[in-house]
Amino acid sequence: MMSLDNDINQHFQDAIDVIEQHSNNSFHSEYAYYETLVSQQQSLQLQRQCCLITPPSDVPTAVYDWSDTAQQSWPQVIPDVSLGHPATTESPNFYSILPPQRNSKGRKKLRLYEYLHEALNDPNMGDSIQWTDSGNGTFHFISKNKEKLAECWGQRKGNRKTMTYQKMARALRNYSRTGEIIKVRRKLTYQFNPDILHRLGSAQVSLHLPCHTAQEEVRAQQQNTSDQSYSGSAAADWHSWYGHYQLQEDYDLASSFTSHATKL
DNA sequence: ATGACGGGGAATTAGA
DNA sequence: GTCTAATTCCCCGTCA
Repeated sequence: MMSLDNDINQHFQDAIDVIEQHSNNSFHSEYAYYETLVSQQQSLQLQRQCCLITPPSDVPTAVYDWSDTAQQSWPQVIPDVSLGHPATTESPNFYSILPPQRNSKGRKKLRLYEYLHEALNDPNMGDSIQWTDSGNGTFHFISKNKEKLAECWGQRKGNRKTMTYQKMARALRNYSRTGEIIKVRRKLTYQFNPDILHRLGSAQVSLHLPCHTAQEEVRAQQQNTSDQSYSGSAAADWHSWYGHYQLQEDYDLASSFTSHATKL
């Protein structure tokens, strides 16, 4: 156990060293973050897992072993969604290691859409899931490897049984009730609620991690036209974006999102 | 006809 | 115990 703590401390020290080296960028609350990590390190479990969010390309992997941290309770390394943590939008390099969102009772569970967003910004998951248009939050699963992504999600959650795409898609369809993610009328394609997308900080990520080709960009724009997909500023166009929903309750839901977004 | 995908109801599980 | 979110199972419809 002592050696475990020593290893962890070494990882933290290395990470801090790198942050200092990159101090030209004014990261928000980086100190607070590491303070949080240190306070939580007792719960770290050093195991490897197949599907890990890889480090940003410009942060040396040797400095911070993401494989190790991934086995701690994952919410410790997911973005703070509800609080709209500034670092999520202003320091994409550290997007994946933000302090956990917490409620009064402790850690927050990892949400599927958070995991998908992480995967979308992980170059190593590009063979499973990709941005169709990161600007408006549309993404699609790669048919060949979508099951792999689902399995990773299931392992991340520690499910009893193997997660399949079918089951994961069922969870995604539940998001269309809440509006967090909706299905786009295109094969294996979904779209983030712009408010969620904004809070996940994807706008910044997309600037640094373009995952789609120019050809895909053109196709996505064509798709946007045909699908009446969301395009433009988040809250302002939310009503029109949601216009294809026929049920009044869905529209009311969209309205609540809009009003919520405008308060932020 | 077939397989892949999409959709949803309903029961269950798990965490907070 | 309750609530929320996710999981699991199952069935059906659509489309290429």
